[in-house]
Amino acid sequence: MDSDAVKIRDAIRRNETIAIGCECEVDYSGRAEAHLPVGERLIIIKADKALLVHQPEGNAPINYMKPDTRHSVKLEDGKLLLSSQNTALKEYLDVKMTKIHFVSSHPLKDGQKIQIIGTEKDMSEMIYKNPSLISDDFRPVSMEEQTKYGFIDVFGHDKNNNLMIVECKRYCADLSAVTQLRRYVEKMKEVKGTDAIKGVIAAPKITSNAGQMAKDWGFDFVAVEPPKYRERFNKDQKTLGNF
Amino acid sequence: MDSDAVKIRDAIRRNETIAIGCECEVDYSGRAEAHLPVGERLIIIKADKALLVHQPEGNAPINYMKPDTRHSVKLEDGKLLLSSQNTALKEYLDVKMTKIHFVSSHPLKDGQKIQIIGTEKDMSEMIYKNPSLISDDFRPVSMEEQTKYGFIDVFGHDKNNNLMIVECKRYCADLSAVTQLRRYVEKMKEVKGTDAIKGVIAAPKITSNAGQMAKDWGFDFVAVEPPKYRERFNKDQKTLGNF
DNA sequence: GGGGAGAGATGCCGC
DNA sequence: GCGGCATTTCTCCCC
Repeated sequence: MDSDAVKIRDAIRRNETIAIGCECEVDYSGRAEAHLPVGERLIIIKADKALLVHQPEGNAPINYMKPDTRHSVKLEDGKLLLSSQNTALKEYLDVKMTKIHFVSSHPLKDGQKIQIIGTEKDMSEMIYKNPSLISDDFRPVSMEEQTKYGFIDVFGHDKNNNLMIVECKRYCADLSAVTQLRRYVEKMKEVKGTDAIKGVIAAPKITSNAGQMAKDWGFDFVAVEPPKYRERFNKDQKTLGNF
Repeated sequence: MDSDAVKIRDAIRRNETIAIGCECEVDYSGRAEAHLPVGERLIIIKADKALLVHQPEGNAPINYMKPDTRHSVKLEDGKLLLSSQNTALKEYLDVKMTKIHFVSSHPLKDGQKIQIIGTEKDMSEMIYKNPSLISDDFRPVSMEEQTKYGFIDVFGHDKNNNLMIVECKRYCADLSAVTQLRRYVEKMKEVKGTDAIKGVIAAPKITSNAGQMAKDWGFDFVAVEPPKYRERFNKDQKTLGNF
């Protein structure tokens, strides 16, 4: 464990990315206070000094520290104590390791950005280019527009020049989606001095309560799927591939 | 790389937790479509068959698969191809590794739950027990109550028997916090058939726009900090800082 | 840096 | 499983 301490300390100094398999106990103090009793976990320290504590199950880290945290390593009573401090954020985390299974590290470099298709923005774009997805007479004017009343996904009007505000959700629309739309519509009515403004929720589906609330407020719900360009894995649905 | 493939395959079969430092390229298809060009990353496969792809910088994983995913490993053109499929969720992910820096694994076990203090629920509890934090005449009746109008943090009345609904936020209250409160108050007014219902936002602070909206809707904002019982840890660190 | 909103959000709890 | 909602949310974008 002595040599592990040296190894970890050196790897931190060289800004390597480190993976430690160990038995440990974790204490956190910062935005909240947390204690995690002894168990076996994977500790990760990244090149940017972010720290993650992962249990052997589950998606999300159980404990973590943000980038630019200062880490120090020392031995105490035959245990390896990793002490992490982010004084700027007033966050502190201690990992007390009672057994170490492996310590691996390497100077990783990666400047690549991920490319994602099928976001809400892609959905807005699809609707903007194919307004009939909303209704036969929808005439879009702008999309993803930051107005002072809010961030409106797709904005336009119908053939009678009634304004239309479309709020997109890539998954099931919920109550907050409807209240969000309501906020835009209300503000717009106030600013334009008219009640002739139509609110539309565009999403694959909507929760029952949200659907009721939308109806109560005179909003339309239109079933729209988010676009997917690269269906190379799932070849069943090629209908949207035209976009 | 041949032995790496064997090592990874065996570790997966034995439900070990695996950390791989490598250069790779990643493709994902499922709820969206994503491509991540070649770069150096840390790949993690957990005991429950969750998969994480971490870049050397940043807090969150850049790609991932949920637990209960099926992973297969094979060699192709001198590259190690990790192919992950979650057919139940219709999600698919490919990692094409072009260099391998390290492969570590161990059968980790951990059944511990984290204990957290300072959540919104703790905040509700604190207010319930110390109603003067809201106002001198606040009389709480229930907390964390699931009503059909919504999930009300703290519910009660004042000395004049006007109903009061308190919505807590651990951080800065934003527009959606106010619309959430508004939804409860509106529904409650409708059900009780009275306008004598007071809405209160309890949070450390509130955004300027949310503050204005709260004022417009006749809601009060009360500055309340979430509770933290374990300040000992903080003090320890403070002491260390003197060195 | 604050504010607003999305996310392949995740995770928890209650019905 | 759906629904509602918090999260040590994180992240990005815009002002």
